Amino acid sequence: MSVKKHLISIIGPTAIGKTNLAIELSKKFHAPILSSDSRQFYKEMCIGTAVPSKEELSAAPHFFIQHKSIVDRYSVGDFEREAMGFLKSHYLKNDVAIMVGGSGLYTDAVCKGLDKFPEVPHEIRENLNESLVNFGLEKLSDKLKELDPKAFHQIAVDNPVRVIRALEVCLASGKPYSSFLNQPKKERPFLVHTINISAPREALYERINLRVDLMIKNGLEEEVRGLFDQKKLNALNTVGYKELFNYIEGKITRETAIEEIKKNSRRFAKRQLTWNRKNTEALVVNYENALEESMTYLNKVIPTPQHTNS
RNA sequence: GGUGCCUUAGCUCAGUUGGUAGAGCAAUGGACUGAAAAUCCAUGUGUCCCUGGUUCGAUUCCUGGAGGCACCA
Repeated sequence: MSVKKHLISIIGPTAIGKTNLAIELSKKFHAPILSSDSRQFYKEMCIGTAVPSKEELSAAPHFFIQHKSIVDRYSVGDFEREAMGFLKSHYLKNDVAIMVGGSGLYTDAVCKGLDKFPEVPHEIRENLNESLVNFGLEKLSDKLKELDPKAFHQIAVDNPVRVIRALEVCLASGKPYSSFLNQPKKERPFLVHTINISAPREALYERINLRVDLMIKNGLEEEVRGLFDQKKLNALNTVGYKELFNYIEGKITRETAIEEIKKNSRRFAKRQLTWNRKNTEALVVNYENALEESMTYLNKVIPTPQHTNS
């Protein structure tokens, strides 16, 4: 009989306390923590992405944190492959792992799997981005209508990123983008137990504001100044960085930049909430009582005695 | 205390020659398959400060009051 493997997936909006819960659960289950946070991958970004502190990192084994550089090209597909590789070897000797992160797409990539897409040479996307600037979105969506009418009707054609993605797959593969979707569902060799941390909107926004003030106090501006020359990189198109770039360029005041960071963090949190709301299988726990509520649930679904002490 | 101006959406304000109102920002809902902290879509009923009057009808005009601002004492 095969022993069941478990992945505890912690989700929730930014600043709600995911890192803390992950570390507590890591201690209980002696399980490693995988980050599924699309900005904490980058070693150059620390303060603005709220990576776990030195103390937090040493309190539990962390993976997929600051293992990439902002100059690397890193995609959800890469992450899915790497994370699955990690889990495969981890589960050889262990039963439980923890994943935590604010990027819903990245979390889902591991929990559910993405369809397999062909590799797209980077020049194709560069060319499409140039076309967008030179000829406008309408030209591109016309092209998509021609190459993949199905995708044209399915995706939001007023969203340049979605249109370009669909087009680049068409151009690279010679087949419609939509033909790669809805492949047979991937089997995962583990059970996923999702915990969704939740808080009243007001409390969440209060926490966001406090965190932003703390980041500023901890020297976010210096970190951003050090990255100014690389501000064109995708990884730096990030809340906390883009606003301070504008301040450094003299477009807005420092005070305005800080307000903008708070506002954009709120909007980001809202998008996360929208994404997470779709996950109806998740256990929703209150942010003030997250560990207790999680353990009550996890003790039922993860029956092994592996976590008896400490 | 006197005079003048102001009071309309969470905020800043516009407007209705009298027929119960609309912008910007904020906010809210949604989408999302290798850019995802990205990108994109949608959403505006609010005692028009209170009171009485004129009027078929007042947020709009008039009386009185309250609060704010400015100037004069």
